Amino acid sequence: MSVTIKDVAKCAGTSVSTVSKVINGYYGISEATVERVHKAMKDLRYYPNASAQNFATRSTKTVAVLANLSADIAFKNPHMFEIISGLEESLSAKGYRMVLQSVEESNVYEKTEELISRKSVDALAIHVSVITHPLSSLLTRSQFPHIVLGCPSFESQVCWIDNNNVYSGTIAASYLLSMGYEKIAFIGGQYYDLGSTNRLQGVKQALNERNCKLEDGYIWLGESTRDDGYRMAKQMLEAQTKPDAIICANNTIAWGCLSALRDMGYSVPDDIGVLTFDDYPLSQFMEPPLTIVDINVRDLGVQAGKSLLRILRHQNTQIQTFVTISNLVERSSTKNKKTGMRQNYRH
Amino acid sequence: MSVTIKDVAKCAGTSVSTVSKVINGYYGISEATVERVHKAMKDLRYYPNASAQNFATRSTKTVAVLANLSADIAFKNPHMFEIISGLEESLSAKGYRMVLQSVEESNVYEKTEELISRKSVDALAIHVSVITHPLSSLLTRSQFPHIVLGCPSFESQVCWIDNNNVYSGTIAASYLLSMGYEKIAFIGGQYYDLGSTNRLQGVKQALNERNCKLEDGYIWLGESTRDDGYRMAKQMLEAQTKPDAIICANNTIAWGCLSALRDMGYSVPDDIGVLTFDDYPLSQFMEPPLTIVDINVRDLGVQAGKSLLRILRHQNTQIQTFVTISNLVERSSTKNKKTGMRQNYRH
DNA sequence: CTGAAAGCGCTAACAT
DNA sequence: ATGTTAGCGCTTTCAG
Repeated sequence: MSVTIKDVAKCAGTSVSTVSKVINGYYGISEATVERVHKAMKDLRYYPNASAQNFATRSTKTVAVLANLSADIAFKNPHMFEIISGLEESLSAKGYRMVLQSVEESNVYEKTEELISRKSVDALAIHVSVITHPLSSLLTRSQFPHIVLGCPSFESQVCWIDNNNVYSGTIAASYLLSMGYEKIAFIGGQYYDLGSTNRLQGVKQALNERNCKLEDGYIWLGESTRDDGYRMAKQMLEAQTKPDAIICANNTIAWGCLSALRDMGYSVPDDIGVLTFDDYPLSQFMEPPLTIVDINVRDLGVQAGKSLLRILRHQNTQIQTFVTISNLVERSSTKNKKTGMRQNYRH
Repeated sequence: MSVTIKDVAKCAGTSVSTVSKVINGYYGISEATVERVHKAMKDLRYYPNASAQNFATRSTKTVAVLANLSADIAFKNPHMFEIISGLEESLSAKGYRMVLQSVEESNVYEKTEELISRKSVDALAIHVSVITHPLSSLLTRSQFPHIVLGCPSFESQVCWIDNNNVYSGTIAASYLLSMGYEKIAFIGGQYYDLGSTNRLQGVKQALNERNCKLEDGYIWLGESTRDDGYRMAKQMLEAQTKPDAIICANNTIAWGCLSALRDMGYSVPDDIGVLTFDDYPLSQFMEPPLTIVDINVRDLGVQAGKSLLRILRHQNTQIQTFVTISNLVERSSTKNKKTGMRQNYRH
């Protein structure tokens, strides 16, 4: 029925092994035969059968992405798909395919075991939200090439990648200091909100390095909701002398914070500067457009893919952690306090 | 190295073909041997090699999803990923895998040709945004199992699936009529905005069937931007006698419309009811929560997967078009004009 | 530089 | 009900 390597060999007047060698770019074949074979392939419209190649090479050139694709996931967590898109980018650049498979905490272990045992894929990329303890030990025990997308919340030996929230915090604080802000406040999530906590830590670090300090009255921690962001901003402003800038640990809190400032009659950035992390989901809705530390989600995926490829290339190397860094995007919710200059561009 | 079907056969004291038969659920094997084989598989922790199965059966049990995964795509178009998640749901339910591959208009033809020729996958699901004319004819010429996610903007013989926007329009209008609204207005996108145009058509249909009519002055078409939504709503209210409800063709326009109503001092729903389509991206930000016609994006993906499986099962059947329907979600931007009752639940 | 041939692990006639 | 065996299409020694 369809044209095989035999047909090409016959047509080119060589053996199948020679054809195979030119397909796979071996050196050690004369220019002349390489050309004859290429011509034959072209004439016959030959494409190597992927399944046969996989079978013969005992490799699939595909990696499985495991995540919980429950209802409305794309609306609730677009970040995850942006990461996945980044992954696809670096994987496909090296000829790897990506299969996307939905799992839950309850079945991720057996699904993973099956993927590994059946040799269905060459590697795994697993979203941190479905990582369980048994899965983590399966991963390290089997030594199967893998990367976890996001930092696991428990101690483990798995290989993971995440963005560096501490670093993002230092970027935020350094930027504000460089713009002439001096009384900086932070409102964020509770201690168990790792992202918020790490960002706060980074803020503190940066301030310390410049001999500034984050006063206790300028740190408010609560729920990551609009309402609590509102409450915290309001209570802080009622209790304390006004800070000149507020760093909000995330978008949702920033939303509440901005509402509170507006309701209290403060103008942003003239009375108070506001800065947060990550563009989504508010950047298109906020007035003024927010200065943010962009967490570069897609790049996280790209780096995850590259790390996975590196692991695939050198099975021996044992790297555990990869981290990506972020950039500041200056918009209109902050200004240069020294010069009074403000950004006018909108995103 | 790893355990194969031969090992299982040996362990169970049978032949490989018998083992193969029990793996694939053949009848015509005695209970006793089935059990022996199962025991052997379990004891040896045997999992069939996926590549070998694919090769032997000349099928991959996987479908490729082709879409443009460019930067920020997950934020700009979460709907697409929700569709893809739905697809995964119905495909994995029948043992199919889904590989996600990024393509562009410029390379989708060759990528598709390669996938088909190399028999890399059993079927294709292609997002409408990357459908080109040559691709469309490749699809019909090759008769390769496929489904296009979304209705192509040009005439073609490809098999596609989309949500029924005309129907959504009738739902919107029927609902408003049933709530006692009588002077209904529509603001939407230009004629080339197929979604908007079809929704408008549905609205007209529903009104006609009840012997109502959409007055010319109550139809405003413009750009799908917040600003233009604002402009249209405002100009309509300045020019016409006030409608009692406005149907906005999409979220963005609804956003502008609500702002205009607020600025003009109208209260929603007491002075004017507002209804739009699709929850995303405004539902969490709008005050009051909007009554919407939910377009059920995930279900579109689920149905796409089921259709694809049907096509895979009966290569002969030639179905071209599938359509999914939508539901109304009643919230606080409309009320029952007859009873004065309003919904209080928030989404 | 080229070719013959032995797999890769499983399925599916076909024979028993 | 079970076993024998010939592929599936390609890669990869190994010999020439």
